[in-house]
Amino acid sequence: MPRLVAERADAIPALAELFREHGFDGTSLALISERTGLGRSSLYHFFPGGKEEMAAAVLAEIDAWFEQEIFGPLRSDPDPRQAIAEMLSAVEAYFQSGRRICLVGAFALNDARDRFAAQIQGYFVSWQAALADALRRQGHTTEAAGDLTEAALAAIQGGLVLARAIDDPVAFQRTVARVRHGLGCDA
Amino acid sequence: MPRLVAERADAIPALAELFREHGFDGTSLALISERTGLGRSSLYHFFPGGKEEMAAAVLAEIDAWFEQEIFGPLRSDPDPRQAIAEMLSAVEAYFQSGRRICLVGAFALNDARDRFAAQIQGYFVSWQAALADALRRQGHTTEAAGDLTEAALAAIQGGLVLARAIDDPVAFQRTVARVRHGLGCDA
DNA sequence: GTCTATAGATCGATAGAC
DNA sequence: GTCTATCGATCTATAGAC
Repeated sequence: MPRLVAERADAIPALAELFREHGFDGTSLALISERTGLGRSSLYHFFPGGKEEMAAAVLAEIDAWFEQEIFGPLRSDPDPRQAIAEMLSAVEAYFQSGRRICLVGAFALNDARDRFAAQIQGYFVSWQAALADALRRQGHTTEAAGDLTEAALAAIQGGLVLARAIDDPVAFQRTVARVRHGLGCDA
Repeated sequence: MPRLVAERADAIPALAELFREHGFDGTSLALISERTGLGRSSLYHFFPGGKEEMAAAVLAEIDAWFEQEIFGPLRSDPDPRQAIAEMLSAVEAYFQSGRRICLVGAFALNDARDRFAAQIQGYFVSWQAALADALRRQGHTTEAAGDLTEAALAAIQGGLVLARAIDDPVAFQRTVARVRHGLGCDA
């Protein structure tokens, strides 16, 4: 049986969870070493750029996941309405029905934003463009599609903030349901 | 001319801005000392509990401001619709049209949440209760008021995240406009 | 590649002079 | 009340043995 973390990619999920729990500044190498089971030297072997490279790798992994599972289908699915419905299901599952925060959104609010500005902006711009594209193909005007998109993304992010703040994941689930309704996917 | 920071309360705005910019973990005492012009000893004289007491004082100050300017009017204004309209104007001004983040929301996403859970939850619960109350007095059912309230708070928080993420404060302004429309205050 | 040990800087917090 | 000096702990990152 291979050991828990055999290569760089195996460490990413653990790193992601750590950054989610403690933020960038709050995640120390001691904590990382403990959680991954990797010594400092191994960590610096996999991530020569240190903690900053670890966080960048996590953001890249998140972006790749959303691109594969959400952005891509939104842009290319012949049935845009179904792609949007699946987006919302995937989002609800990804954020564990409100018990898990959005790392990109959390980074956007801290000074981590300055460090990872390009990746944070890229994530939201991609999501925005993909969803607006699907809405246009569904029949909305460019203007309406942009408006609905912005409202949906803000609601999702805000729903996560709210759920976490009042310690009630159901607030996020209700928020997703409202978005589903607002995008016309609950009929 | 008195010096910049003569008493405890004078330090709060500077502290608030620091925590907003760098988060709880990212705000070091060196930074605080530099920005407030207070030596370490003075800081510990005003805040014996150290950094944690500073952040708690900032959160209390924020809560007091919202209670005074927003929650109170929402609960007691004889014209609930006007109170809601004024809430949105005050919110837009407070968050500097999207250039300033919500410290409470940012804390909710980090591990600062565990430290300040009660204050964070209190802030959102008060806002929620006050806005729902105004909406009920405006004629909505309890259920509808709760739903509209949750949607509004999530949109505001998400609008701040989005504006910061894509570096476009106008996204927040559009979000507030949508909330204003959703709450029926733009007629 | 992975370990232990530790460098060098910075952390939050405190002591004591004034 | 505010200063300087400094504590012990912890931080990120590196060195060197294996």
